[in-house]
This record gives sequence, C-alpha cells and structure tokens, in this order.
Amino acid sequence: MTRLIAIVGPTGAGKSDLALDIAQHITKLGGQAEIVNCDSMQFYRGMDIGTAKLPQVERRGVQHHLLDWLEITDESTAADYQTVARAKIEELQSRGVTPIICGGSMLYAAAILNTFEFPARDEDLRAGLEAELLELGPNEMHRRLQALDPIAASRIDPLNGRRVVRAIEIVTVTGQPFAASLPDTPESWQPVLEIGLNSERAHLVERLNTRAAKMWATGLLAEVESLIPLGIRDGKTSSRAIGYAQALAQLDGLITQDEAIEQTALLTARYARRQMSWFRRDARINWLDYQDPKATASALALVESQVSLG
RNA sequence: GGCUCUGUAGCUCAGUUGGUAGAGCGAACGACUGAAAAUCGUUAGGUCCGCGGAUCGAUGCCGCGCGGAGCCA
Repeated sequence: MTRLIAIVGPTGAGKSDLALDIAQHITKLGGQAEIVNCDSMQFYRGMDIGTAKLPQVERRGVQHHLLDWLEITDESTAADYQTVARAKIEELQSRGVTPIICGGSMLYAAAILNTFEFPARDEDLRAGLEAELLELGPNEMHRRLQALDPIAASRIDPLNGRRVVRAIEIVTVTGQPFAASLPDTPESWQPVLEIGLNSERAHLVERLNTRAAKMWATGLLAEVESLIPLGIRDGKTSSRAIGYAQALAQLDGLITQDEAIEQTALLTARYARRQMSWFRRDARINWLDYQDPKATASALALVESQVSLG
C-alpha cells in the first residue's frame, strides 16, 4: 500500500482533470486528497493561458499546491523543487491528506519520486565554464572532461555542451567521478502509485495543435504583453516557455501570428515526444489511454486497491 | 498564342563538367543527476515529373509531352 499518487505523461493528455477525479473519489471514500503541481512552468505567477494552468473556478474545490509560487524572474531548478515539494508532500501526509503529484516535467518528477541526489553546485565555477564553452566550443570542453573523468566523458555526447559543463562542475566540486547516467531501475523515494496518461501520438498531436490555436484565441498575447513589464524577457527559465517565446517573437514583429501558433504547436508536440521517451523507461507507471472511456474508472480502481487513505 | 525560368526526401532547396544523389527543417526512436517546456544523439524517407532518343551508361545532354511561375501579345 502506498500513500502517494503521481500522475505523469505528456502535456495535453488530461492529467489535471484525472487528478481532480481521483481527489474527489478519495473524498468520497472518506479520505482527503490534495494536488501537488509538477509542471515546471505552472510554477510561475501570471503564466496561465500558455501553461494550460487550471483556473481557480475549475479546481472543483480541491486544494492545489506549488502553483504560482515563483515570480517570472526567478530561475526554476529541479533541486529547489525537490526540497520544497517533498516538504509539502510530507506535511500533507502528516495531516492524513493523500498527495497527488500531477505534472509532466520529467526531471522534476524524478527528483521527488526517486532517490535522487543532485550533486553540488558552484555558481562561480559554472559561470566560468559556461563562458569557456561559448569561447572554446563543446569539443574542447569535452576533452577537458575526458581528462578529469573518462567514464563520465564516455557517456556524454561531445556536442552536448550543457551536460559536459555540468559534469565538469560536479567532478571539480565533489572530487568524485560522476555517473552521468540514470539507473536502469530507479529506487522509489516512497512507495508510489504512478499513473501515466497518454494515447496514440497522432491523436495527441492533433489535440496539441488545436490547443495552441486556442491559447491565442483566448488571450495568450495579452497575457504575455502584461508580463513584459514584470520582466519575462529576463527570466532565464520563464522566457523559454513554449508559446511564451513565440508570443514574444510575434509582439516583436519577428514572426506572424500564424507562424507563432504553428511553431508553438510543433514545439509542444516535440516536447510531448521527449516526455514519452523519458517516462517510458519508468516501469512503475500504470499507463492508461485517455481515449479509453474506461480510463478514469481504471485509475480509480488502482487507487482503491493500492492507496491507503488517511 | 509567343518568350523565359522551373519541376530532386513530407517541406525549402543544394548537387552531379554524364558513372543512379545531399543539407536544413520536419518525422520516428533514444539519451538525460541543480536552466529539463532545457541540452543533445541515432535512424528512416527519393521510379532526381513522364515518355522517347543519342550514349557502354542519363537525374544531368537532345526531342516531345505534362505541371508550376513570370514577362510579352
């Protein structure tokens, strides 16, 4: 039996609604459930339309946590999230509330669901390495990693400057070799009931296309415009959000609205694929097809048989 | 109707002085340990518009069609 539920899967599959269905079902069974957000862009206050954040009125009275807890100019990191989210989960559990983690940010979900320790960080060192990466290129940095930690170097593509730099940072700070690869079978932080929601890719892509158009039709552009004075352009994480970057480009006259919508849909579809390639390897996940009319019932049955309430 | 340009991967286009072809984007799949809505990797796609001619050999040259664009009447 478990006291923790997680709903994962690609964006646009209907995770938020399923989380609400499960929460309400738990209430009906005499328990209590609250939702802990695991969507790294829904952290940001003011980013609503483009992140498909459930509006307050659609939350069916279920308490949501870790929505709107960052300002647009804050950087979001998986390590911070791990600390905050785990504290929240433990607090809920101590009050007899079943936490339902809901969201598709892969690394963030792994950071709380698995025993996952982020190696140390050093801002100054990192800044220096990033500058060197720009100047010398990824191959040269990779050669340096090769000298420091040949095994890590063999597992990281020489052109993946981002990961090469982080690996050098880790090895330098910790003085230890860096595994640079994820375990085949992750060790659970706590027993968890993981439910994955997905369907055939063609269907999902079609959904994401209409969702992108709908975001523009329902005011994404105005939302982004209102975020400019708050500093969205300077947000290291927030300014990269799919849809927001495109809306900014449109506002700057760099692309047309049709192009912005098209690019947003395309990037979202690509993101959904990366999410699947991440989640597919997690053997704990009980996959459900959102097109299956019995999907919700199956999810509720899983909850009843595996989750201990209170 | 005449002249000119044009037809190569799903899309935009390179290219072969004649020896059956590539890139970018897209797609499929994968990696992933403090930006992960990030950062990268692998692979699959082509009767090179059609037919005929000359040639040992044509996607390339010649001819005739067909489709597209522009200019002139």
